[in-house]
Amino acid sequence: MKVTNPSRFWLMKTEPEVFSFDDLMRAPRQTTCWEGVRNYQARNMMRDDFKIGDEVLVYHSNAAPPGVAGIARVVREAYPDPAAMDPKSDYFDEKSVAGGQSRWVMVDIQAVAPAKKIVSLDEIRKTPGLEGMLLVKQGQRLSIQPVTPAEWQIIRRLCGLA
DNA sequence: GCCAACGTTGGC
DNA sequence: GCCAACGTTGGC
Repeated sequence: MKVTNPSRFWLMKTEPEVFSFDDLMRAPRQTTCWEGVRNYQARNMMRDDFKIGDEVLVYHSNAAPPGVAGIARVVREAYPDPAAMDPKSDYFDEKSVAGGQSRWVMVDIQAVAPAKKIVSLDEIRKTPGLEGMLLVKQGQRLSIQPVTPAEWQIIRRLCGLA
């Protein structure tokens, strides 16, 4: 049987008050659509670069402490985010409606494993090898970021998932 | 809740 | 296409 390695690694931010890694663990098939991305750079990465099998660090922002809460994988590649067309959604986008279709896409991700303990932003800052992460660069607010294989291995270990 | 650092919008 | 005003993000 052919084994395919994940081709790419990503980090995706979420506010745990809105959707946490625990919520993902409790979801049917531990899978969710990642709705609500409303930034072009982030959208383009999902649309062009996210492939089935890619692995994702799920990061809790606006949390105490902020940090990586678990690992997931991409199980469905980009498709239109219908929330953009729904006036009742928090993620409604008037311009998508004007254009007749959603300008935004989402992917589906499935939980792989929760971190044994949250890998805090503070810990990430202090860990050699992670100083290049976009996350620790000043003012970097992108909600979706690429992660290098080396960074992935380090964070995975910090998660207690070596 | 503050506010710095961004991204987006829209007038010109 | 410039850029000021405005909105958002997200750590603290």
